[in-house]
Amino acid sequence: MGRIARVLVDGVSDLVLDYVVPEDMQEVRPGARVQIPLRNMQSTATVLTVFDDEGGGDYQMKPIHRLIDPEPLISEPMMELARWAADYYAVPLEQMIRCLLPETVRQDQGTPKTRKMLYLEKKPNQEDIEVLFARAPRQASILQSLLTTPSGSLPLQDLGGSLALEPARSLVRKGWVRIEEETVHRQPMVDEEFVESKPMRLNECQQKALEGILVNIESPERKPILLQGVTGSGKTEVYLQATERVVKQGKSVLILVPEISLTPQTLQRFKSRFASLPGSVAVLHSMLSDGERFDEWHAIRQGKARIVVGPRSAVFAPVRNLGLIIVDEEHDGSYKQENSPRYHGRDLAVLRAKFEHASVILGSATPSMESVRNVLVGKYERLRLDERADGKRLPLIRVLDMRLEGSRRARQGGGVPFLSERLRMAVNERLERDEQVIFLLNRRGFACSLQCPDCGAVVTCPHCARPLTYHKTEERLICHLCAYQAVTPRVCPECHSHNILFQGYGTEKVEELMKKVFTQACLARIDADIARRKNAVRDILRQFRAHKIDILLGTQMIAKGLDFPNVTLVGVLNADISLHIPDLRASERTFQLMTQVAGRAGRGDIDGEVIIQTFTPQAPAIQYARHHDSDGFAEQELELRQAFDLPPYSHMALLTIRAVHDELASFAAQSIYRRLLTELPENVTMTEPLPAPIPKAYGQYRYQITFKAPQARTISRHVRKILSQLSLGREVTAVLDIDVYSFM
DNA sequence: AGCACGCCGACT
DNA sequence: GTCGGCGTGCTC
Repeated sequence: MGRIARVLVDGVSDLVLDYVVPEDMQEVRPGARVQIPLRNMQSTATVLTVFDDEGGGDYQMKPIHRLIDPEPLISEPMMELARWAADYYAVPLEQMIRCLLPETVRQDQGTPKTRKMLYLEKKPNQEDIEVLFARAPRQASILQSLLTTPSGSLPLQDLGGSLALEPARSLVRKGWVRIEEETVHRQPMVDEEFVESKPMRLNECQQKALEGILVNIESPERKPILLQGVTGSGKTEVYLQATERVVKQGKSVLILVPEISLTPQTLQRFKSRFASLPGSVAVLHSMLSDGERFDEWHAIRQGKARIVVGPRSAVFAPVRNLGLIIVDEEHDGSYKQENSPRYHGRDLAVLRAKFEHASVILGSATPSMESVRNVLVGKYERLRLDERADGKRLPLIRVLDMRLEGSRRARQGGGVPFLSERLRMAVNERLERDEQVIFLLNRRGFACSLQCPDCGAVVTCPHCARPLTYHKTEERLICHLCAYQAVTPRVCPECHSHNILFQGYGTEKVEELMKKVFTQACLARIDADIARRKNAVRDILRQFRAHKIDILLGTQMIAKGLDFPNVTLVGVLNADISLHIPDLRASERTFQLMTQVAGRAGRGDIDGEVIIQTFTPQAPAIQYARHHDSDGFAEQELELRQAFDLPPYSHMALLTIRAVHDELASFAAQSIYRRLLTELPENVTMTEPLPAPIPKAYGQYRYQITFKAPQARTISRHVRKILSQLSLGREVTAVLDIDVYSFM
């Protein structure tokens, strides 16, 4: 009786196959890389599990050809983490393995990356193309594309990737084109500019916190630490000094940050502080090219980089000899991955620390309800930084009741609709003193739809049936869900009225109006649109720091972690929007956003001021934020959550069932629901299948079933079982989101 | 009927 | 990733 290895084959998505482990290769372990025969060729693969041959296999198993590296590429604790996450989040193990070993890493170290290039061999005339078009339209369009390029060559990728391969081969057979493999050159590392950062003297609070962390690092009993420090309390400095200690002990440190493009400062502070230490800082983020990612990954694995900074996916970085994990802004929603596997970076960080016997610090000014509860039940230890560093004071927060403002404006008739007289004056005052201002437009996206005033019609996306958003710069209507674009109509498509106009407002429109109000000031905008352009956010922030910009207007993006000493006023234009979305965390998110953005004010020598404009000044999220009272907010919010048995007092999961045809999606959702009714244990509750808040997206109709249970695993185990038993067919997709964060 | 095309599933 | 089976629709 022999041993069998179940492997994940490279390149092909989700191909899991079994191979015999040869007698002389018994050192094959999970996480190891192997070469295996596949059809008539050789391929590489990663071992998922190794088990005894029970016999009874109805096919002839081939043996593993070769063990690529005697040491598994994935360490045992990381395999353990992958197995845990696969079970908890109800995904196949191979999906987690794919997170641990990115595509670029799985390619053999020495092999340079190549791509297939198409070259025009023989120039076709228009008639040739037309003849071809009748028989093989795709071939014709490839030829057409090649004709329109000056060089007569194109990478196959640009012609539709693998979809274009077969038509291209046909063209080769006919002698029109030739295909050549070409080496892709690795992009050089971008030189980042460092903001200088010397070790700073810690104040009493910081010193105590650091000591608490050091005790934790030394002790065999390591509880995760919640480092709760008000905005501007110098958490980063504490991280830096803790990191320094751990690195000096010869261990490595992993620092997780929310969306890396938005926190360049944290990153730079780490880079500049440790530039001279042996074992440099590795940075992982989504903007890395394949080559850069490959280099960083191997530098980390080989222990050349002992400090690693990255977003949630960096929790899987192959860090050796891990001593400490830091999760900065642990409450941040970007730690939850919104596509499969839908893991939570913070939760996996806590788990990884446990498996690797490392310490873990979760830092935040506004901790998540989950973490606060973990402190209260004794699972986490809490360290506090209740004062700002250097004796700076927290900003004074004023709440402005916009209901009164509305009636005042009605009497006076006019003015900018989202700018109170009070805020306008406060801004002018600051500008006169040569200080800087941040405006928060608390709106996800920048909904500015096109509606006809005569018939009420709203121009919607044909794929998602949601209003399209007008983008002034492109002069186009764009769907924020599927990126569909349309030309802006001049007349109403329904009633042909010429009165069609723009409804609502977004950052773009606010920017335009603000520029008219504050003519003497230089105003810049940061939102998701701007962030799409590489380096745009960094450049704007750099200009803001250099005071070439006076007013920074942005969405929640600008609320996080920015440290600009000359910003003395923060204006929240409309605090209500995030408060009134139907989500269990709406209040928590609003509180966090208000507190975070308020924390941008008064970080220098001048006291800061914050003005929050709202139609619901009595809301707890706003009132507790006004008093900088995180504990008070948590207390009342947890009370509410407990009363309604909501997370963190229970676990919630969301099953989304999608299909191109509405009836099919609805039918599948109903059958899943009926099966679950009889199968689910009593302590799991679920909703009936309902159309999703966005009922149609990416051309698919969506239904949702929401679950609630004391343990998340109860949900994942049962739902996964039912889904594997019911054959839903290829047309239907069902996705389970455990510990769901976004219910859209 | 013959054939090229391109879709789709299998690969242990 | 690559191969081969097979349905489709055009051409002879």
